[in-house]
Amino acid sequence: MRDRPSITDVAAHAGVSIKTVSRVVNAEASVLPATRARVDLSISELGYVPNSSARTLKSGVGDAVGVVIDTIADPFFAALVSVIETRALAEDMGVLFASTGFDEGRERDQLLRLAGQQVRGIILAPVAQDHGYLERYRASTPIVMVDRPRDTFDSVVVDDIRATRAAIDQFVRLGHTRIAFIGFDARFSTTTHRYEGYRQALAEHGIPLDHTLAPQAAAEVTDAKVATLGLFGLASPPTAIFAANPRAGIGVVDALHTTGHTGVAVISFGDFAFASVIRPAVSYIDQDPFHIGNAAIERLITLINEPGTQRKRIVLDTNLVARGSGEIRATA
Amino acid sequence: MRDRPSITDVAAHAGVSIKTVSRVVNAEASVLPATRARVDLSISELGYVPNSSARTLKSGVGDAVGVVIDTIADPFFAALVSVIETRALAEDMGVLFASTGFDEGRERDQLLRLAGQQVRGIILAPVAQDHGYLERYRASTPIVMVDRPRDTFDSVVVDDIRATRAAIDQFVRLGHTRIAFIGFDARFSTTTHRYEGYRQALAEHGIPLDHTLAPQAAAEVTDAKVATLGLFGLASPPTAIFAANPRAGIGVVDALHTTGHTGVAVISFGDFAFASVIRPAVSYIDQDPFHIGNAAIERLITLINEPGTQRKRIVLDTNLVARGSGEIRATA
DNA sequence: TTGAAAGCGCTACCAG
DNA sequence: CTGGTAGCGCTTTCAA
Repeated sequence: MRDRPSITDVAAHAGVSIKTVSRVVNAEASVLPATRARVDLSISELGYVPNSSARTLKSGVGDAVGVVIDTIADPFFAALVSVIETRALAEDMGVLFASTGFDEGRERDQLLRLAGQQVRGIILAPVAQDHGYLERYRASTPIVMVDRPRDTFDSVVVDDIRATRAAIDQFVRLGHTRIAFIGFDARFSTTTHRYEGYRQALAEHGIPLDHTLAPQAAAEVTDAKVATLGLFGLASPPTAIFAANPRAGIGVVDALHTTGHTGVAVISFGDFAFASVIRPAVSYIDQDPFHIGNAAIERLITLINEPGTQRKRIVLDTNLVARGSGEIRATA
Repeated sequence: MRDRPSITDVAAHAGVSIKTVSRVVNAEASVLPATRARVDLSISELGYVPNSSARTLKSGVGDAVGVVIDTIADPFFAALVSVIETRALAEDMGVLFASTGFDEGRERDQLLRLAGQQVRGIILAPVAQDHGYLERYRASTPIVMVDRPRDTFDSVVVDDIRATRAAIDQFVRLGHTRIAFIGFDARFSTTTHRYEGYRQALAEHGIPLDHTLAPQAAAEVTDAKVATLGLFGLASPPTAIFAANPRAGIGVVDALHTTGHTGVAVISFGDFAFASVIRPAVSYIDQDPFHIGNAAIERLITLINEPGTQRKRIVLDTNLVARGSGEIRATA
């Protein structure tokens, strides 16, 4: 016997044909209980594990789903991958994980590699706008976009504009007029949509847009911190800050605590570790990765099992979770 | 042409044999530049992507590494997977990700599934003590244990006992004698080792062990918080707390801030989000997941490329990072 | 430098 | 209920 036993070894050991072993392994009917028992015994004695490459090659369908995201170091995506894996496992599929690092070329390489690995489907947090090169594979490999929608694909997203408007509305209701927006990053439609929500809400309330309150390129922790610190050098600093993503939220709160400006109202888009511990606890827009991940993998499984299903954009609801920091009234 | 072009389609399109296409795809020498160019053109025109199943089946070696961890929702493991993926990609390998959920049965299923998927090697944060069932696969699929060592396998770990002793030593040097240990979990050798370091350090300094200061089963955020709160119901509460993992650290700090005991000294094993933002910032033992992940994937690649390499346990250094909370003197 | 043919382990098809 | 055989797409061996 070779390194790893093959179906042939098992068949020889059990004294049956390979086809019978195949039937047992795939739990097909029409195998005598006695035969089945004998085969099962041989399988466990030899430690046989089916060769997934051979199976995939022959059948044309793989046994894994691909998940392509910005970076797994982001807790949002970590949670997303976690639920996807759990659900995939229940369908007897593994997870091939790949990150884009926000790079379109790398995104492309990763997607094509996954296609070559015959994944059953792909969940993608897209970077590029256009994925025309995937057209050839879509028929056999359904794709669900998460976090950022793409028109010609199924997607699972939250309504960024609406959620942000609700947050800004709350600030205005509490008397704030100097409201900052931290975390803008032109590369992502999520933050541009959130900025659009910010803009709309201000316009609706007749508050003029002040560009000094919405610094660019502040989507990462350190940038957001620096940007926030900069706000307090302004002639009239903000009394409320909207953080457009959790990393920006961390930077904003860090800056406020470092400088003692803990009376400034804060709402963060997305929860982050410790947001509930700090005082005041940080209010946030609940963009639950478990919820999103679940919807995405369910959708993908549907597309796998029922090809040709009508394309769909799934928009999940968000709540504004009050924990203190977002409920601070304007003072002056 | 079928759904996806195969090497045969490319060969026909370019007017060469499949072997020549294979040579081009695998960047083998001895192909005329003109021939190579023609084949490359056909490949891009047809959108050919090599079928990884066929390649794996024929060659017997896969094109992915497996990573098996407790849960990707743990930021430590998320960072670990992140570096592993980056390095694997440089070797033209993908990452098959699987979680154990701390369950031995699931660990086993996942490992056998990965074996069936012909991964080139596996990085595993082990749950079970014994992995005898893997013996058959070890020859062809090297395995590197991370975080928790296993004697018969290569492993990459930190010296838990020594690192913890250093932390407790610092507490004693600052005058503390009532030192609590939060985050014990008998299931993991890491926390039992850390507890052992705690025990040793106290013994060395002649401080009697007080079991009420080391509550059991407090390795998760909420448990740790509850356990910490419980400490302040004691006749003589602790003046210093050692948190045995980052999640315990979050729970401890949450409890201290909730109750206003911010004068209690704290050192956490492992950094966590916001540990630097809270006041006082939390001192921690630097168990850098990037460092560990790097060492693990480098080791795995060595084992893949040079089978039969002598088994090795790699112990990484840790630093005690002073940020304030660990440097608080005993008051009474 | 290029090609023809065998065969990896498995499943699908068709017989018995 | 069970078995033989073809062939998935590719790499490997041997020839030309």
